[in-house]
Amino acid sequence: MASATVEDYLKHIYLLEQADMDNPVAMGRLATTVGVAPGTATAMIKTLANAQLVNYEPRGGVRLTSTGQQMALHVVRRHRLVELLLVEVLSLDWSLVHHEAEQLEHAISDIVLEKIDALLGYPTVDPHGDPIPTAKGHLKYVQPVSLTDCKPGQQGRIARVSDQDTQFLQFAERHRLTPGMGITIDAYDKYGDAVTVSPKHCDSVTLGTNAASKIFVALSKKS
Amino acid sequence: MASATVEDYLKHIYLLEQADMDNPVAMGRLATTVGVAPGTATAMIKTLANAQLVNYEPRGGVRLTSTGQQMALHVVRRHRLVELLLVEVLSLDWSLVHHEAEQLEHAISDIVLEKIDALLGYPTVDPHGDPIPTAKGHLKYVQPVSLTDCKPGQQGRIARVSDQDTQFLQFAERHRLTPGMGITIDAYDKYGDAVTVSPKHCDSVTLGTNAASKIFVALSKKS
DNA sequence: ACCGGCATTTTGAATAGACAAAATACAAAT
DNA sequence: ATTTGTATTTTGTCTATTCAAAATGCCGGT
Repeated sequence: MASATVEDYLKHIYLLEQADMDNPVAMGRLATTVGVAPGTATAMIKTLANAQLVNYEPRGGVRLTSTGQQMALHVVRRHRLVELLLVEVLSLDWSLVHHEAEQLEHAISDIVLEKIDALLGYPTVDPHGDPIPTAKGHLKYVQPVSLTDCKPGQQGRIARVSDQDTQFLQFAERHRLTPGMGITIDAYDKYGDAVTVSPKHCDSVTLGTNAASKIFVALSKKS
Repeated sequence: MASATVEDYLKHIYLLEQADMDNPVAMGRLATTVGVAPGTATAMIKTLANAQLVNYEPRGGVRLTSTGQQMALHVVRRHRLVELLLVEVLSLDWSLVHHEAEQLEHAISDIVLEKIDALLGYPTVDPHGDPIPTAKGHLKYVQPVSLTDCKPGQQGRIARVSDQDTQFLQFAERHRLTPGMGITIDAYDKYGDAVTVSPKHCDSVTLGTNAASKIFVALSKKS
């Protein structure tokens, strides 16, 4: 019943809330991520507030209500399952799936969604390592550690690559920095603003902290 | 660039033209199949005519231009490939896929579409036996014979089940009247308005001519 | 206490698509 | 030739979504 537009707003509010420690989302930020003029966002937020999907204090930002969050999670679930389907079943390139899923996420019925879930074996993370909400809207929330928080010598597996820019993802892929890959942190040069890592059996790469902050790893126990 | 709405109109005009021997499509008919009020259809047709997608004579009905047909075929291709994907890969029930594909057909990019085509092995017909246009918009057009045009004793394979109503398709499935199935025409009672057929290895069924006219068969050479 | 700058909200207007109901045209029947 | 009935087109309105630009509110520095 919610239009694709409404679904989009909800999804982006959800993602922005997540990315900013559950703080209310500022209008400007929302407007640019949704891709509309600021006034448009304000208008839409008012109607969402009327529908009890968000809480809105003028000039104070937006927060999803629990109904709103439920709906947002449902969209996120569709998005991430579709991404995985595209990669695993249709062998679409990792760096392209986000864009494709943006459209498809609004066109998948529950029946089809559950079929996809089953086909993929009830996966818990999408191709970028982001967690997939369950049908009931539950989400195993494990925030892995960003590369910028690692110490030289530590080892782990890449858990998440948190950017949807095709160029960046292609870069990551080229250097084997994809979810699941085991890596070692070779060096972290705080003043040089750079981190050097070696993916298992591959050449090492040096990343600026900007890029490094988008890559999250699950560290191995020791060292 | 064409909205989902425009795509829908084009698709329906195409299908109606086909179903009525390339005669121009009447407004009323179009309006009801698209599911809008008559005036709405008229308005839309005017804008389509402006965009050179249809030829329109007031009170004379609509015809697709070749550009319009090209676009319509592209939508039909997406629709039918998606249907097949849903059945073959996601094991969705035959009787449900049409409805699901109605949404998805507008959300599939060319890249994804070609991946689907490849995954399915470049199929030529969808789960209902309808032909799938090629990427270039070509269509192998074989009109098989309707059950109502068969004579008792003839044999063949079901080529097409030409109705999208879930109830009807479930009925067809229950009696094994699905594309590919070999059948024998047992009896055709013109005055009783009924055809009796036996699917291979299954119980025979008697259909009213109304239902029978929706089922098409490819007859075997000899009688 | 005041001012400037920036984020936000308002305002006014546009577009796509839809409906209901009134007006009109045509074909068929008288 | 006139009537009648049905299909079609017009007309006036509505909703959802968007934009640009003007107005407003607020926060930090003086």
